[in-house]
Amino acid sequence: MIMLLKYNYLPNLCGRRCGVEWNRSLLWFQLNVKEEADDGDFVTEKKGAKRKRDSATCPSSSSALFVPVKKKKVEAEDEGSSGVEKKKIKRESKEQKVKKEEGELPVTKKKRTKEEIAAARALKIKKKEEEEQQRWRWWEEEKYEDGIKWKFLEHKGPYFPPEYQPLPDNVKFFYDGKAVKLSLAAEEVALFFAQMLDHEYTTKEVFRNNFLKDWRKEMTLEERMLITDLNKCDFGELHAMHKQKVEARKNLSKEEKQINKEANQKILEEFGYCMLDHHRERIGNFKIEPPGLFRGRGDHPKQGMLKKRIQPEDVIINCSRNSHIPEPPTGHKWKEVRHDNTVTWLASWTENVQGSCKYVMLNANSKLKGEKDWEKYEVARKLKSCVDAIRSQYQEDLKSKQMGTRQRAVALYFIDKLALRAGNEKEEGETADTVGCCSLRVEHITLHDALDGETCVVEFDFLGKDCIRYYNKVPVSKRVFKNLKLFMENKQEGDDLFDRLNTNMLNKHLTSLMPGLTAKVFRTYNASITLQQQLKGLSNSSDNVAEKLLSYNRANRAVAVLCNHQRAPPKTFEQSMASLQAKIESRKEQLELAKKELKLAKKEAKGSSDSKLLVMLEKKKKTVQRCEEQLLKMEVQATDREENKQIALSTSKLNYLDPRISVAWCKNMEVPLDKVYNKTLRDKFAWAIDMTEPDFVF
DNA sequence: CCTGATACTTAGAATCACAGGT
DNA sequence: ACCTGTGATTCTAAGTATCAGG
Repeated sequence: MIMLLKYNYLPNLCGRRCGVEWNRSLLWFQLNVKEEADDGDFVTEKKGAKRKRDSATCPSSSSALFVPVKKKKVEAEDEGSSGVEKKKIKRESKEQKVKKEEGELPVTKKKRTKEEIAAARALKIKKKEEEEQQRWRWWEEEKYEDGIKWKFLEHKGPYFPPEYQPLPDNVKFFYDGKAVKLSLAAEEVALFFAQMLDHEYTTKEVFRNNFLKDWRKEMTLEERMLITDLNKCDFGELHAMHKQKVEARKNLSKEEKQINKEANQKILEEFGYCMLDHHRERIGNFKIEPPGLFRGRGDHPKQGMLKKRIQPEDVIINCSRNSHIPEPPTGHKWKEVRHDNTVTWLASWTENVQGSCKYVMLNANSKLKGEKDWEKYEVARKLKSCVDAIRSQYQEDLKSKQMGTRQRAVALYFIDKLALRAGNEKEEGETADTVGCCSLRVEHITLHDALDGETCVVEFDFLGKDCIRYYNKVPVSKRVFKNLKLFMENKQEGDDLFDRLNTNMLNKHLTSLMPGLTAKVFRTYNASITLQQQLKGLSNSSDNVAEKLLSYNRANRAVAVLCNHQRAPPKTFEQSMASLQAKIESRKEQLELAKKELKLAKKEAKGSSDSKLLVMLEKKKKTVQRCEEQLLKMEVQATDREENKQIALSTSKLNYLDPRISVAWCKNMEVPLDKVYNKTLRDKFAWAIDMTEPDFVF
């Protein structure tokens, strides 16, 4: 399942400017740090003049970051009400249109649905407005004292998945050709496997072995005696039944689907929210994870193991002492009820496969998550003000007499320049073999004195988080190169590259340089600053919206490439690309035709004052124009999609890019925000949308 | 120091729902 | 009106970071 990466980017679109350098390192940094030819000393060029310093956007102390912004609320409300006016006018004109059509169309069925649509739309808008009014503007409030996450917390506890429903009698499991009626527990686990039969997982040796081992634990003594070989198991009927069920669910009538939807809505209403300090907040994962087979990523040694059903007896509840304590399901008890307001979770349990803790926490649009997110970006912005000093320091440290210090300096260089993750050590054999910066081993890099016309090239090839391959060839400074050679001396495959360094030491050092600074802050900082720079370089206020959005996506893409955010190319990619291309072709033909007609109309109208001809001419002109616009839009879309084939933009958008950069860009470029942020994102970043002025600088 | 526990963020895949084309 | 491809949402694994306690 390792995905190979190739960044062969498309040529420019229609000869248009395309300034993105698709290089997963920070080019500007290379420009700013020069290496002296012989002894490898470093000089950092002054670039203070370039950087805007703004006391309002670069707060000096973290306590100043969370000053309530009372004044803005008034402004925002004004804006809000005018927005409402506009919407009302829009709605009225729509209603008029509907009425007009009523007169023309005698068919009664059609107009009713149209009315219904209009009504539904109106309802949606109304709901939106209400939601906006209900929103907790926590960013205008004082922060709590350190470590206190809430003062009041009340909830209904997690939602448990439905109990297992035994197989109907006509669906049988066969072992060695003979039908075997399994005990309930064994049957449930058998079904987990049967449901996954179409998946590649079930063909893997490790998966199958782990599964059989855990399955047998669930069996009765007799079953265990009988079933010893997975290859003799025939899950065919169970598999067929499952597929049938999926199909049936898909083919439910509209009404039945509606009923299901309403039932889910009811569950959401009851369990999906909590009260936190007088505000109703959405919970992110209120459903207990159902039992199933563990699906690790990559070559996970535990893939296929049974993930057991969680009982209330396994769950710890966290809530206010004086709140209504959630009721466990009838006949059950909670493992524990505690009242710890220094943590943000509402419930937790220990998962049996890895022995790790799972938590029920709030949604991303909640105060608790939002505040933390805001803080994260403020720390990253603070790094901006001292990153030059930190860079000179680690360049200096490359020369240190202490091996540990040198290793730290090189690691930091990678983390900064290549946006690598910190790389905590992991327990061997418990997880897939993946690494980050500090856990790199000698086999993960290859040193080339010269490669492709460049000197001192480091070739990286390793599996990172989620077993995503990181492959990159990076020219580095001589000093770094020499150090790497030194670190690799007398080591063999399997040895740590940085044997005197771990993430703990690295972070301790970083925190001493700047409060709150850890390795991951560099990723946030470099991602956000790259977006800002790319947006500045790529977008043009005279472009149309489609072109501006392409620029935005390209800036976003530069960040995704830097952070190595990948996705599997969509299964339908080639097909959908071809169909888009076909559409473009047909639109081109249309355009040609329209152009011809326009020429003809011009000829006819020449010298004539016949108003009919002139009107016709105008019409033809408009057709040509419209065709051209549509064609351009499609071509832009095609380019965008092709470039995005295996790059995931969403992860950086959601986790690394300071939303205020995007909000300010939208305001400056007059691009509607919803072209860039969907509803979820707008919800999550409500704080940024509310507080950001067009002049915001990261 | 080191180690395991704890709490929280970040991540891609799977699944769902709905917009836009026919 | 219906179908389907796509973007949104859900799911949960896999990271980072810190801390208590030996």
